[in-house]
Amino acid sequence: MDTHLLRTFVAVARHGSFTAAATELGYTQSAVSQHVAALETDLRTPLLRRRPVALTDAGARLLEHAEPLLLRLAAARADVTRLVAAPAEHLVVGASALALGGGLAGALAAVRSRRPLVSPTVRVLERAEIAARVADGTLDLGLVDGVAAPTDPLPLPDVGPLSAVAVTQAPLAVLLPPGHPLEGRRGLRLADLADARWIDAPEAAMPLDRLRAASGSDGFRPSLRYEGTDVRGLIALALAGHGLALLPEPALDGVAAGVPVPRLVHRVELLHGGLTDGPAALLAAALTG
Amino acid sequence: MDTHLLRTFVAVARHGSFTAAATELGYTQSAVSQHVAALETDLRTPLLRRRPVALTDAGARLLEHAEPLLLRLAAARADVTRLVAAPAEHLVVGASALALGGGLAGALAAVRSRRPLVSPTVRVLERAEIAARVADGTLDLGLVDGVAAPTDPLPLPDVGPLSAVAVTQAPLAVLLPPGHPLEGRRGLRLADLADARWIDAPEAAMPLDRLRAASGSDGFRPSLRYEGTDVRGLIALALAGHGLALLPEPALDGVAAGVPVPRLVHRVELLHGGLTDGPAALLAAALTG
DNA sequence: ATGCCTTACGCCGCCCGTAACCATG
DNA sequence: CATGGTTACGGGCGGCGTAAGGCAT
Repeated sequence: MDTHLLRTFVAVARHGSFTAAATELGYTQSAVSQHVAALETDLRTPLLRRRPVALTDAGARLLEHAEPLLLRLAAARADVTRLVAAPAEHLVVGASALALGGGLAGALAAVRSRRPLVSPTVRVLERAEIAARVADGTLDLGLVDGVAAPTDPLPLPDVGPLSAVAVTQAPLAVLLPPGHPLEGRRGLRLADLADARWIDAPEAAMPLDRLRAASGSDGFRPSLRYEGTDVRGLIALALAGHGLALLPEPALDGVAAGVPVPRLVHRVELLHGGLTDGPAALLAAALTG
Repeated sequence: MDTHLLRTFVAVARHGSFTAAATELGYTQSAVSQHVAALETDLRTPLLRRRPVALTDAGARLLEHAEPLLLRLAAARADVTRLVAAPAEHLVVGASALALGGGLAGALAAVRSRRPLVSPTVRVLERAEIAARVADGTLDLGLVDGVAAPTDPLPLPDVGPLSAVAVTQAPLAVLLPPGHPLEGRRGLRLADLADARWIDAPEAAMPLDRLRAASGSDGFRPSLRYEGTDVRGLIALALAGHGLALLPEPALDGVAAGVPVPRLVHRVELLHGGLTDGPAALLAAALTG
């Protein structure tokens, strides 16, 4: 079970094609075939069905292990490298869409006024990707948002030793279309809304599976899916009655009115893998005060 | 960063010697030297100081990543194998010393009366080792004990996806020498004993660092260390006044009297990595039934 | 008939062992 | 001077590519 074989296996599983995996990895199709065969011989079980290419049960199980393993391998390299290398003069920050605005704009000013000059990169990513990219060093810093109980930390995927520190915490609000029966209520318990129609907007609002986890209910069925990070588009859809959406209150400030949700907050955390001196540390200090 | 190189590096770090690592792995000293050199070139930093062999900072950091990585690699293999292979007709159970007695003896009877005949192996191990060995398939089942709040799960090292299920829960008691000022008290808060003299008996009693974690105090300094799993020996030392010890109440039944500790329990959990039919499932059912 | 994965086969390069070398206690 | 890690070098073998083979759509 060499890591090269695992890497190839993961690529094949992702692409559903030996050929595509080969081109991605810079191998020939033949080599990929041999890699998979080697793994299958080693584990004494077929991992993929061919034509069409699909995972067997064993393959699916292996994939569950292989992806985090490869991520951790990259994280290990990045961690050691960070420890040794001089702090980079560049700065790449990854953030989920709703984690922006938590003072990032202001904090970046502190970095940009620094000498020698750095021009930071801000990259908007899916929440799930951020921790992984901070761990493997693709990002210097990450800003993730999520819903949690007031002082609880966010639940983060386990991708190795990362430090997380709170940046902001804001109330959450449910966005209701005008004329909705619950309009004007002072507060709404999330569980009461489990059976309502929701917009599934995992990037632009709170993901529905997180609402299920936070409320302990298994409702929150999506009536429409919104793929994108633009909050204004989502607000338009919600106001047009396509479904409810849960947003941090500041995000709909001045645009629409929402009904606050008690006992839960929108939380933004800063993720990093050990700060040394350099632009990253500067930005982190500016963000966390 | 091939896994072979990491394995060699870990062996060298553990042994503090290239030669010893080589013999363990069945390599020549030269190969080991080349492995380490390859890693160091790859990461562009020295990992070990030679003569005497000791970890550099970067090496120590790498080791923190490498050991869990290799463990998870073994766990992945074991997991896939478990899924595919017919359930073994053998059964190896690992248990920490104080996790024995939680009905294991009785439950084993159910297994031994089964046809075809299996003769199970019970192996007493350190707590930390058990989860790792269940994950990598060395053990079919693990029984770990620890101290926790009444219904909380035990804190387990993260070695991949394992299932844990409670087996028993028992009160905890502090073992006091006769004539101790607190003798005869109805109940003792752990924090009040942080400054007492304790026996550090990580295998035969609750480890002191766990007491610190559970009580939030940083006391519990050891006055004597007891290496071994024999509880009677520990009890003798405690009664002779060498220090206090925290034990599950059943463990000192009939031998000595202890003062109960409220708000904490001794908990035993069964660890497994997905049960199929076979002796392991039988034993698990008998234990948790 | 045509993709697409598999198998056969040869070559290149990597990796390990032998052996000489060197540093340190 | 001895113990133990490093370096030099050669040989074996594993892994990759080329190309031919098979199989399902």
